[in-house]
Order: sequence, then C-alpha cells, then structure tokens
Amino acid sequence: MGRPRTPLLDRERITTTALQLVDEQGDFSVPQIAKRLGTQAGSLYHHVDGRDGIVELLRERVAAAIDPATLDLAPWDTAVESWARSYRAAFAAHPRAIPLLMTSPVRAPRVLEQYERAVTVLLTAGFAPADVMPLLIALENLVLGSALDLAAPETMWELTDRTPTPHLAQALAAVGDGRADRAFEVGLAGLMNHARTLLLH
Amino acid sequence: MGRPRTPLLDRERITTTALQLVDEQGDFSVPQIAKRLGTQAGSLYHHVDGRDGIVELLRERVAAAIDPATLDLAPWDTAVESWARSYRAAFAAHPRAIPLLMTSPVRAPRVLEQYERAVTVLLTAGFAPADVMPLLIALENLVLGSALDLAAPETMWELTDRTPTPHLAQALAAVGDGRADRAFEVGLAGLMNHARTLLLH
DNA sequence: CCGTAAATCTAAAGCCTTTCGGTTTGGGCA
DNA sequence: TGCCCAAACCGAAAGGCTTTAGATTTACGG
Repeated sequence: MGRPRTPLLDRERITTTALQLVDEQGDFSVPQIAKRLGTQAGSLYHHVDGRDGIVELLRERVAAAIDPATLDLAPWDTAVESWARSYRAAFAAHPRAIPLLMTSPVRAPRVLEQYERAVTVLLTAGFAPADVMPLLIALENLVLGSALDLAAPETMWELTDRTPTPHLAQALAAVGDGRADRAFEVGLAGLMNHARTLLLH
Repeated sequence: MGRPRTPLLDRERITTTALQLVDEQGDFSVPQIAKRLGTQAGSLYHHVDGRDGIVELLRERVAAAIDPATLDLAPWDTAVESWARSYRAAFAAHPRAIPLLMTSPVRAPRVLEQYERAVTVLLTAGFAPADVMPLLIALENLVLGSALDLAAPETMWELTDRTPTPHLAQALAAVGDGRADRAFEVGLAGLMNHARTLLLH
C-alpha cells in the first residue's frame, strides 16, 4: 500500500468520473467514484472538499461550456440573450446534473464571476439595481427548467392506470421533439421584451 | 412492546411531522420522524410506502392548499391565472419542500388530477395538444422558481470574500421584499400574453 | 371465546459520508 | 548523497441513512 508511484487521483479525474455517474444514474456517491478509479473512498478527501466539493466541481465543469464572450456582445440585450442560449446548451448536455446543482448554493468562484459579469452588463445598461436580480433569476429558472425538460420529460409525471388522466396522457404524447426548444424561445422572447420595457422606465 | 393500546402512528401525523422537519431543516429522515413521534424507524413502514411515499404525502399535503375551484372559472385565461396564483401561494407556504418535490416524479393521484383538469381546460379552450404541455411546464417553472425565491434568496448564492462580486452583492442588496412578487407577476403576464397569441393560431 | 389482522419493537443488512492513523513514496535541502 | 517532511494511498471505524424480517402484543370480528 502506501503512496503509489503514479497518482491514481486528481480533481480532474474525480470530476470526470462523477459527471459520468451523474449522466448514467442521475446521482453519484464517493465510494462509486473510488471504485471506478481503483481506490478507496477515503482517499478522495485528500483532493476534494467532501461530497459538496465534488458538486461544486461538477458545477464548474458544466458551466465551463458557457461561452464567456457572449457577455461582451452589444447591445446588452444581444449579450444577455446569447448568454442565456449558451447557458442552456451547457446544461442541456448534462440534464441529470441539474437537480443536483439546484439544491446547493453556488460557491464555485468561476460561476460566481459569470453572474457578476451578467449583473454588471445589466447595471451598465441602465437597469435599476432592484430590477436586476428578478430578471436574472427568471432567466435562470427559464434556462434550467427548459434544459431539464429537454431531456427528462418522462421523469416528471408517473402516469399509472390507477389514476385516469386521459387528457394529460394525450398532451404528453402530442408534444414532439422541438417542444422544449419552442417553449424556451417563447419564454426568452417574453422575458427580453419585458426587460426592454423596464429599461424605458 | 407489541401493539400499543392507542396507535402512535398514522399517515396524518407522519406527514405533519415530516413537513415540520422540512420547514425547519429543509429535509427529513425516517428516524427523525420516528424519534419525534416516540417510535422506531421501522414502524413507519406499516403506514407509508417508504421514504418516497412520505415525499408523495408531502406533495399532497402542500398541494391540498391549491384552490380547485379556480379551474372552474371562465374564461380559460382567468382560470389558469387564478390557478397559478393559488398554486404559488400553496408552495410559498413551504418553500423548503420545493427542492424535495422537484427531484421525484409526481405520483400522487390528487396532484395528477389537478394537472389533468388544467390540461382539460386548455384543450377545451382550443389549444393544440402539442402546445399544452410546454405552457403548463413553463407555468410550473415560473410558479416553483418564484416560490422558492420568495423565501430562500440567501441559499442560492454563497458570497465569500475570496471571490469579489461587488455588483452581484449590490444587486442582491437592492432587491426589496416585493421583488419576488413583481417578478412573478411579470412572468405570468408575459406567459399569458403568449398563450393568448398561440390561441389565435 | 378464539383466531386473525394490526401495530409496534428489535435486529440486521447494506448503503452512505467523513475522519483518523498507519504506510509508502517523492522531492527539496543540506 | 542522505534526510526529512509532505503527499497519496490503505484499512478501519464511527455514525448516519433506508429497508426488510421476525417476534410480540393488542384489537376486533365471527
């Protein structure tokens, strides 16, 4: 035993394995990661700040796919809209991670920086400080909700024969592939319209 | 030991205790409920279908505060809008339960019935079957997101001094009490406007 | 009055997260 | 070169969780 000649663990490999598990199962555990990497559960604690630390690493990994350049675009509404699309695409690539990330506070510095920049864009565009967070929160709800819906529609309603729900079943069956995209585009357009209205005071 | 002279447990008391724990801690466990009711963890399984069953009981309990009469109103947009408001008020009373309910599929019959009725209202109003679920899902995201935001703003971003986020801190500080309400009203109005547009084909 | 069903306890299996001490290796410094 | 500390792993354990199974006592219907 003792220290191995070539390290078995590092934050990159831990994050990658955790994300694999989340994509497959919708969740992960420390012993599961350790088993896939050929180590013991306790060894992970030399590289990572507990289970919550791994969740934050997942948040950073997923959010790394958000294009930071979108927030540099002009005018401000183009920037925010592009950012929202990139945001959504990043999380749509790993939809099963969303519940995991929604239930814990955002600690990851790189993600906080993104929010800081988004707030800055809105403030310099002229929005009242009190209006900024409601807009961002609404945007976040739209993005995450529609990303979750994009790849996990069957996990939300479990229809059984014990409770007859013919119209609900019909509506669920009638929605095609592009439905989540249309819902997102619609919601985004509505939100941006409202935001522009706010700016006119 | 053996069977007690007066029962210690029933679904009502289990649900009430679980909801108390969720309101206090944001989560619950079977042994915690058992301890508060003066019993052992295993005893709960004679009344309840495991932990997931308790979550469904919580969903029913919280959703029971939704006024079913709202969906009988006319015209359809008044019905849906009133339903959304009642929906939001019900969940705003127990915001810490929302993450718990969002991560598991809806099985509770009484809740499925509510969705069935909402779908029926939209279908009879003339909406295309493929348009119904996107609208309902968007409404649900708006309702739950804003209910969560209503009473738990500090749990979403954990600002530390290690990562300077002055504008984010400013925007968070600037939002007053009514912000979640305004964001909700705005999102709801936008959504209803879009829905009316859809109906005109 | 008797037997069956109900409600509880005890015990246990098998997960999980986290901590602690022991052991070996790597790298910096004299 | 030799030494020492820090890094990286293992093994074990504590304490929590969910769930099941069997034993025990009580309530109730016939």
